Amino acid sequence: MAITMTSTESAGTDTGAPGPSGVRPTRQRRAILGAVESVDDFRTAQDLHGLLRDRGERVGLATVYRTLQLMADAGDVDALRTEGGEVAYRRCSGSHHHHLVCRRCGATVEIEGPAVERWTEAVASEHGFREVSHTLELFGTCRICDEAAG
Amino acid sequence: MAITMTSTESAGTDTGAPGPSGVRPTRQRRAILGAVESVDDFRTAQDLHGLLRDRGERVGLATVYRTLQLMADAGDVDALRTEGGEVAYRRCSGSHHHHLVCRRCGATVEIEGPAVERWTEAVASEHGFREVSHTLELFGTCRICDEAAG
DNA sequence: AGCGTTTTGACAATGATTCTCATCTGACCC
DNA sequence: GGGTCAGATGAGAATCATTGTCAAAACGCT
Repeated sequence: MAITMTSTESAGTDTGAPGPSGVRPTRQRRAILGAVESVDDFRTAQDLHGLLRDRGERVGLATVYRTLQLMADAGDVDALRTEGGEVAYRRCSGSHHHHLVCRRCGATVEIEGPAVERWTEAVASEHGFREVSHTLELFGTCRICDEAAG
Repeated sequence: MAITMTSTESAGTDTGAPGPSGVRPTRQRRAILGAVESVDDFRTAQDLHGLLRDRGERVGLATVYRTLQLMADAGDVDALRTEGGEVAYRRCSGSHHHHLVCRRCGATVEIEGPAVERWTEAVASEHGFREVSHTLELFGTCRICDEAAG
């Protein structure tokens, strides 16, 4: 759902009551987190699922999807949509940032642009828009892939 | 391996010839173009297909998809991916620009940011990336929708 | 151990987009 | 007008990522 990593409105927080937090660190979740942290590039849920399988960690595909979404909503990982339309995840630093991604190997560089952030804010309010989120990603070919496959 | 996908531009070999209009103006294509130009907001291929059907213009869904892609590749229309992941199209001005889109009604404002363009260029080359493309879209709630639905 | 809640996972279901391929069109030529 | 042929169309199947279903399993707690 929320592809953008900005505003994340809690969808089904109908509990309301100060009940139990209810987030359990299960074997699967630890495995998925481990998988995400073991690579430095953006990977799709399917990729990570395959990676886990190869490692011998048995985790259902649906669980991988669910968990990655949860982690993304919680801000524990970054999510972005590739040029092909798939959602890819990556461990990320806490602060707000964007990415320069190699469309061939997925190599990623985190980038920040305070000026851009300010600009989007200004443009949005200037036109009376609220609850604005923005997507800004750069896709290119990294030097290595460029030389390798000219 | 999913970050890549290099779009579907390879399919259409494009005449490349300097001859007349690259696209053959068929009844269907004219209808689709007409549909796109009849609305000012971003609409998905499915939306436009439905719109054509309602108008009584019979055009196959596959044709709508194909044509919109052709027009997008030719730069005749803008294409962007919505927060939901679908591709939406809209007639556009010729120059390079971005959009501020209402996530509720689709109302769109074309925006330009020369500074941002320069920034992306600089960041990309600074990291040795080539053939860099960028996506930059703002999604929010326009004033009208905001007041209408609180 | 017992219990209520959260998770999981195998598999079905979605839904947008693409592919297949037989048939139809449009543009051009004689 | 009739012939030709590459490009275009469309109905439906095929893809494919992602989500939904729901009974069984795992937790956390007492």
